[in-house]
Amino acid sequence: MRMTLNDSDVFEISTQIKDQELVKQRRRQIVDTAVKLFIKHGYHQTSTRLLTREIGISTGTLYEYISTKVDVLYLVCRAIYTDVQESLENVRSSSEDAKGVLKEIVREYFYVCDRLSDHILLLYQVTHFLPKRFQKKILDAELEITQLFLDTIEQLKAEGKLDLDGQTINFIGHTISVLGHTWAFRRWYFTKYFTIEQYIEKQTEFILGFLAEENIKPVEEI
Amino acid sequence: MRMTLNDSDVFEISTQIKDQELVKQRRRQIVDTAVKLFIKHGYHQTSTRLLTREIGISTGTLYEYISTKVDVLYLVCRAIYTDVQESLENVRSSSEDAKGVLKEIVREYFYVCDRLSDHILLLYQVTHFLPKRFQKKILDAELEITQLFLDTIEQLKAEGKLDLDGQTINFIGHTISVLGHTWAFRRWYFTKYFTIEQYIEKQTEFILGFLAEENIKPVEEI
Amino acid sequence: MRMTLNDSDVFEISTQIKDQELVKQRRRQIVDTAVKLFIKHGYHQTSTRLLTREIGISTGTLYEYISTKVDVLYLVCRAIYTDVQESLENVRSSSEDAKGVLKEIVREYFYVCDRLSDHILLLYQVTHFLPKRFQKKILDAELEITQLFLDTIEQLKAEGKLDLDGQTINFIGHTISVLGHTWAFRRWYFTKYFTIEQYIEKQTEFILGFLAEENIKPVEEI
Amino acid sequence: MRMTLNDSDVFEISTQIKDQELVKQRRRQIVDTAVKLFIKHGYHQTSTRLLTREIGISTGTLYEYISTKVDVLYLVCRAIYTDVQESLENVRSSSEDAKGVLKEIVREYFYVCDRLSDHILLLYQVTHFLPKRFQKKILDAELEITQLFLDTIEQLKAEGKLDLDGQTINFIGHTISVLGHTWAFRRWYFTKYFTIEQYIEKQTEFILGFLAEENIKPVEEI
DNA sequence: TATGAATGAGCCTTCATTCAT
DNA sequence: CATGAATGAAGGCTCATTCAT
Repeated sequence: MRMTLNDSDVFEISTQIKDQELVKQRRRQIVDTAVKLFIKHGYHQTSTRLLTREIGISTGTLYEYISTKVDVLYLVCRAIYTDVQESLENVRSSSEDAKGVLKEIVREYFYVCDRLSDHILLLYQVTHFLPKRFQKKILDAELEITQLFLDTIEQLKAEGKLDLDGQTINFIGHTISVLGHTWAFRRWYFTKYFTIEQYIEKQTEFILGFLAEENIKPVEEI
Repeated sequence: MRMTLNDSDVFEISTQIKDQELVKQRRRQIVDTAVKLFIKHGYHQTSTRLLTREIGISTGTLYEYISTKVDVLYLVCRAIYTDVQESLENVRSSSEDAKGVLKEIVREYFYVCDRLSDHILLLYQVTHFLPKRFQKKILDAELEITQLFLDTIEQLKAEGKLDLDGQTINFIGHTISVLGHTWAFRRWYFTKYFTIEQYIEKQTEFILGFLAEENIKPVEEI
Repeated sequence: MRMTLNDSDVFEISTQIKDQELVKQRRRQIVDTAVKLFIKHGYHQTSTRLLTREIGISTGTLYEYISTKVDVLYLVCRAIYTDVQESLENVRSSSEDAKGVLKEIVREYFYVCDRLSDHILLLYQVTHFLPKRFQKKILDAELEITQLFLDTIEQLKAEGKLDLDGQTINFIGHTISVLGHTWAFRRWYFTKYFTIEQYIEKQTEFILGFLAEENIKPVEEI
Repeated sequence: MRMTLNDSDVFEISTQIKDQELVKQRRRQIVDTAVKLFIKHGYHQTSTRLLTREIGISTGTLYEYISTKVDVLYLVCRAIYTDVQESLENVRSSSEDAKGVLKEIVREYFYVCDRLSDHILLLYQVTHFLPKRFQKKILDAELEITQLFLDTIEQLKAEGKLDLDGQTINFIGHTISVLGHTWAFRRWYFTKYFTIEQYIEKQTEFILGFLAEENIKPVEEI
């Protein structure tokens, strides 16, 4: 799978190489292979030797584009979030009805979580290996995703279709986030009873039901 | 924190020591220290040297009670699940009203998830380091917990207070499980807006609301 | 196989135990098991734990009867030589004809080498693990066996039936010794073409032929 | 002593290093030092640390050229046999008379056994530490040497100068092999009475005497 | 830029031996 | 006499990282 690298990554990890285009290309190679291997063997079990062999570059070359093995891990984690974010960005404008937007964005999010199940599990396994500085960046990315849900709900509220306090909005936003991951966590079980579409259906009911219940008055409108 | 070891562990991991009581006591020492260190540094970053030094035993002694470092990891994971299970076992009989039981068990579960937040995160990080044989055991423990929720909901159904299909019951059971973990995942965020009690309140509304909505007729009864 | 321990061993290896009969009995247990295990796994691969477990005694008990693992090795090596020697001692007097004695003793020696093939290979593998002091003892035992051949040949000479110089007698004595071991070394090959009896036949021809050739005059007498 | 490595070794033991010439050179260093240390201290008593220190390389470097400590042992054993074989190969064509060839080859063989006395003793001590796969290779090498003697004797037979059955030819071939080792086994004793030349003389008589005796008719020709 | 040989700290584990009971 | 839990030095091996070419 080809991961996306956004430009900011290029500046966060230092390199000796001048040619920025080359840096991007090489790092994409590195990340694509690393994602595959980290998912398969785990971060610690993937030696730099295995990584470089699989990429088809020499040890020296690897270290021209990163300066530490955790840099690779950061690049990987970052790329996963970027993938999720990019998928969601396209969605936002496609509907005009706020409720529709929420449904669509949730739907798309759950689809991404399905497509990137292994990647999400990886994130839960490895994020804590990152140095604090990187962990923070990753957290920010996670928050940005949650923020999409929050923004959408806020908009519903602004449109007068919902009347939830900020606390509850935050609650629901984060819960949606993790409910996406839940499919990844329980894939082995859920797939026995649900298709991803059915799961999305159920979870959407779940979430919208809550919004409706919480928000007594405008319940019919939803 | 003093972890609980159930007897079955004594038989799953072989030991050279004959005195079973001693085995239990030593393994508790090992697990208690290991939990602490694994949470703090991670599994791979915790060397057996550090572990034994912290426990206050020699390397040789450690290996009298286990035969591989992953044995310690298994013992740790197992102990965490045992702790969760024990907390929940007490709850089950304390209420007669099925809905009340569900609320209570969910409440207790969420409390445990709060108390064992770090432990739950640890589980997500390390379970995949275990050999398949142990992973299966751990999965079983996870399923047993989910089963508690399923059983309670089934009982509600048996009492005619709910009318959900098996698919949905499974869905809700697993979702509750992960919703408990969600507090651990988002602690850093949630604690800014919620106490654990408030979180429990919200999630209970969320869950019960869904049950009510799904189950059109007997909605009033709930 | 029950190995023989001669009394001198009791004094060469010190022990805290007073009851000499017990010492002998225990050491026989130890040696019998050790021989078996050393042959099967080698000396270094046989841990004291495996040894004691197999004997059915505790670690502590083992160390009451020896003071170092090499003591066991010495006991084992010594016992093997004692076995060979005892087998040969019976033979010596059974014939009156010197040539017949030589043939008989060689025959018996080759039989022992067959019976103790694995033990002889073991000797070649482990003797050098012994401390110098013990190595010397073992060498002496080896020499004692060779001496039996030398003595017999010397007697043939004394009887005027052979006329060999001391150098040659020594040569032939040592050669006979190793020719016995040769069966152990090449068992895997020889057994495809020979029974042990046929091998003995051939080697006896070989040896006697040499004696005859060397010793021109009395050739007919032999 | 500089041991010879034949090319086939390069392929039997895997390495991370790409430069084949370097592999050969380094492995020669490793083997030369290992032979010395294994003879002096034994295989198990020679730690990889001691080995690398003595070679003058780091632990890591050692493991770039082999993948297990037994690989070193195999390389050592193999090199010893290669040395013996190379010495014998030069001899074969140097004489036209079959009997002369046999004498020469035996002579050369005994010389090699003298030169490599310690190495031969080492072989008897350590071969059984090798994994089965390697043991087989080593056995093959041993057989190839024995085969040289067999071939030569067969040729004598083909030339009508001897009339021995295959069983006997095999017997004599293997016996010659071990008779070479015998000098190594009994060096400590033989050197008191013989020079290596005298030993060769005696053993040659011994062997040729047997051939003559066995092979009644053409006895005069030999 | 790219290569790949070299490094060595550090890891997990074993095992002969001791000693309190 | 016998037991067996405890010890800790030492061993084989890995792997992220460096640097000369």
